[in-house]
Amino acid sequence: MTERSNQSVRRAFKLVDELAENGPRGVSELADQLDMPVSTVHDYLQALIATGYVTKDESAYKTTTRFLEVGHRQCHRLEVFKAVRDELETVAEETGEHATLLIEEDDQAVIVAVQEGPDAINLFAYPGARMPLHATAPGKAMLAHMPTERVTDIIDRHGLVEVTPQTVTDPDVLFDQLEDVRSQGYAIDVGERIAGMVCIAAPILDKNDRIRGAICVCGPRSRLDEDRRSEIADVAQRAANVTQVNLDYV
Amino acid sequence: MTERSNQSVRRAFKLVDELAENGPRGVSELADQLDMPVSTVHDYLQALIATGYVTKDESAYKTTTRFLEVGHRQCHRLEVFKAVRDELETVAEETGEHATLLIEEDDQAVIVAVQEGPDAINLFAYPGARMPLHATAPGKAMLAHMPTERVTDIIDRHGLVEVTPQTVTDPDVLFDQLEDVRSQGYAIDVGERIAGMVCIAAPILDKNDRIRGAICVCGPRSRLDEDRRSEIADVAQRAANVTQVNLDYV
DNA sequence: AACCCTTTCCGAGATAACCGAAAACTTTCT
DNA sequence: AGAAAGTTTTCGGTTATCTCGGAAAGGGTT
Repeated sequence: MTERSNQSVRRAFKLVDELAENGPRGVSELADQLDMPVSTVHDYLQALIATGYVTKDESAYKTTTRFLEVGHRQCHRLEVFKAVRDELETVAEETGEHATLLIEEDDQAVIVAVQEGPDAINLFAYPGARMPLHATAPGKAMLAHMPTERVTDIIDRHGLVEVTPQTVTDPDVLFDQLEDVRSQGYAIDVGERIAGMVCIAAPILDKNDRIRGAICVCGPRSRLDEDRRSEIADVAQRAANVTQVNLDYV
Repeated sequence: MTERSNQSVRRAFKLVDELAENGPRGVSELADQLDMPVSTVHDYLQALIATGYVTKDESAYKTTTRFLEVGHRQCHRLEVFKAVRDELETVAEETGEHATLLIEEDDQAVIVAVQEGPDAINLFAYPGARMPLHATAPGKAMLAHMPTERVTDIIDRHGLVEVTPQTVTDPDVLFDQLEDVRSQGYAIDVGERIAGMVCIAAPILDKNDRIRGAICVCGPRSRLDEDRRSEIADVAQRAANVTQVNLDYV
């Protein structure tokens, strides 16, 4: 690495990633996985325990609830998060589908709140789930309200990765769609991130017209025909507007 | 340092703690707060950014949603968490108070799920909130089902810290109470952690009688008279039993 | 434009991180 | 039970790498 960045920190978090990803494990298994000497892994785990972010449960090391706490703290500092609170529930009830709140972070769309409709949990929609901006309705809702320069920057840096065969990969098509989003007030994606899944999202702007997040409703294509879609779009937009108003009070 | 643990790791997480605690900040402010050279703090922040757990928002560094993700992942690996899912909501509805799920971690009680009753959010009950075992109903519910040796160990290590004037600080009294918990099936605390707050908690055991967590209901003392308390205890115990059954299926 | 403040870059020197090797524990098998 | 295989933990020397002063670059204000 030509980068000038603390190796210990990178390694420590690689360990955390591994623990978070594949669950609690022992020293030697971790060492195998990460291709590091056992003793070194052990040293790191001790250090991590000292921080309180990792603990040792009888026979395996695992992450602690501190991550939950930090994540939660961060959410509650997010103004949109507080502003959207009740609305998300309303949206889920009115539409009967999953309703989520997303924000942009490091050029990606991230789910920060999930409200489930009456149906089962969606494996793809959990707090912290990250996705490319161009491949989802909420992402496009947010892109549509960023300065064009910012959008081209993002495309330059990450490209328009094809997540499913439906993903928009042509910049021109994307820019057209963003124009549509601005005129009709909401974004839609049909299986562009997850095959068979339709998402409809409304942008949340603050009083300076800066994009702050998006409210997203998604469900299986089979259940969302044309009529339903525009109905859902209305609900989402209304919720976004209310949130917008709340934002100014917070 | 007599401790044999990676300094970089400790410092990195101290930075994270600071960011989580006091919100986004700039390099020099962080350096002040933690009494470290600016350049060093800068180095760490760069390293943290490389890991994806910290990001830089125009003028300040802040934690990312990765913490949320890791925390969430961990919860979903917890069997109790999955087993309690719907029950918590039922409890909150039936009692009209806050219902929470707690587990034991590193000799403390930690909230991992919160279901709010119709009333406002409780500042003390958020996911990740930690508290001493002896000073809360859920803590006592869990202590009551640990081996006595374990309990004395915990007392030795941490003592019976007085959180409020009501907190039990005498080991004998505590052991008596734990006996009560075992015989009546639920634990109660009256302002022992937060003045004016009453908590009622039922333990969740698995088929091997190992303690896995506790369901807790709490509300202001004024609202919870004797009758309500035993009523709530029933609801909590029933939910704990259902959870227990679910546990065996998961 | 000059000032101050904050952030970023850089390099040399000292520290503390890294890993091999062996000891202490566990678990499994005969 | 006793041995064997596996896993975790301890320890110390070396040397890679982290640390931090100082300088440069950026940003905002008077």
